[in-house]
Amino acid sequence: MLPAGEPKFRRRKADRPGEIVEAAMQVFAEKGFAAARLDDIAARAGVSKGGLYLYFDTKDDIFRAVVEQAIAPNVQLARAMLAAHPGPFPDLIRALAAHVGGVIQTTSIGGVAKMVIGEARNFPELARIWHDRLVGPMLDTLAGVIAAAQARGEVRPGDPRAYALQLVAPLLVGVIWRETFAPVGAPAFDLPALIAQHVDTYLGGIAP
Amino acid sequence: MLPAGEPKFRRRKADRPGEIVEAAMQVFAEKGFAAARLDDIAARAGVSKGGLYLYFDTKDDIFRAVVEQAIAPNVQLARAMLAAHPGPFPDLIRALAAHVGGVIQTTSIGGVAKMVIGEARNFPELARIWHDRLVGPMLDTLAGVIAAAQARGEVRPGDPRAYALQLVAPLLVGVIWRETFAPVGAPAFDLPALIAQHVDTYLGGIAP
DNA sequence: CGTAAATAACTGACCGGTCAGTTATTAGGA
DNA sequence: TCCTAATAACTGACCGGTCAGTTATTTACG
Repeated sequence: MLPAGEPKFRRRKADRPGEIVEAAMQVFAEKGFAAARLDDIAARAGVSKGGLYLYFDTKDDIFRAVVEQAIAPNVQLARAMLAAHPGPFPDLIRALAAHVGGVIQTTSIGGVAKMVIGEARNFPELARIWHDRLVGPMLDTLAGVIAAAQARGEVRPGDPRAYALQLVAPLLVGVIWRETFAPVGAPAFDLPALIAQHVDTYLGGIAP
Repeated sequence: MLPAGEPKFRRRKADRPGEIVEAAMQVFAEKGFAAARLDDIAARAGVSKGGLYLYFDTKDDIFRAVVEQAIAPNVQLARAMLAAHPGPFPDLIRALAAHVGGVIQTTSIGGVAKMVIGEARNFPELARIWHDRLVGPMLDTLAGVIAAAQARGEVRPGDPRAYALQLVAPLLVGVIWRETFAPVGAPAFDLPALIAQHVDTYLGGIAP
């Protein structure tokens, strides 16, 4: 039983937090907060359970870090897109839909969203972070864009916040479907096709 | 220490299961499946924990009973409505929206739905039941109605299932919002107003 | 070497499920 | 009608397993 060449572990203080958060995001997205075991997270991150506590104080703390990491880049991107786009309203919506459609299909943000929805009641602070940092600003920005379009006569009268929610809802439900019902044998939706059709009818219905 | 007038408990074999399921529905809707303690359910049902096991074998079993009880009546109603309604497509959609809006606001079905979404990965059978008995048939029926309307030239071409999902999505997201973000201080949506506006734009967008 | 990073064995609280005993209720005999 | 025996609904203390968090110890590395 000689430990021979390979050392038992490496000291990599700088890289650990990121690796742990990445592993935790996967496990949380799979199991939800309560059912995620710290042993699982540690194993997937290539660390012992005790090692987690060198970088985070509690399980909640890890959850917070995951949400922050999952949130920040995407909020940034969508915000920038809405702010930068100059064209007429339909073009803006189509560009946004294309971007969001890509994000939805390439990241595990769907699983994280499902996790937030599912655990909101037991961990209200998580719902608060998710809302204050992601959903709230996004909806406000979108509502602002819609209100501006209304002022220019490009969109019919009505509550801009509600219009914003109407736009986003089918995407969210599509993701929920994929995460919830498709795994148990329900027929899947073709997300890009669904989005395309939705944008068409949405723009048709919202025009004056 | 005389036990005097009030007896310690009553024997009410007939009423217990219903009371337990009702209590369990509340606790599950509040906490989700995993976080719901049998002690809580028992206390709310006015029974001891052991008493639960006189009527149900496992926690899963109670969950199943709750889902069945929450599902059956509503599926029945919505199905009947779709089958019975003769009028033109827009009228049918408006009637359906009004009905569903009422159900959403008077029952705890929203909480149960959130629970199913949140726990689907850890308890796939629940997602299966929810889909096979409620969501699936509902979506199929709706898609059938839409396809029929397309055949009559009342609805523009496109995937009927996707159109059905587009119709339902804002309602679902509205409920999720109410259950998830409103409790942590997010501005609430006026559900009836949201539904009304959505039906208008939906019908406008889906017309040929 | 010294010390900080990392491990692995450990603790204690919690919770689903069990079961021996308790109590309300019913049935039957005087 | 009253009393007693039999029954089954119900209770609550308990057990075993799980898991978040702690700590004593080992190991890598400047």
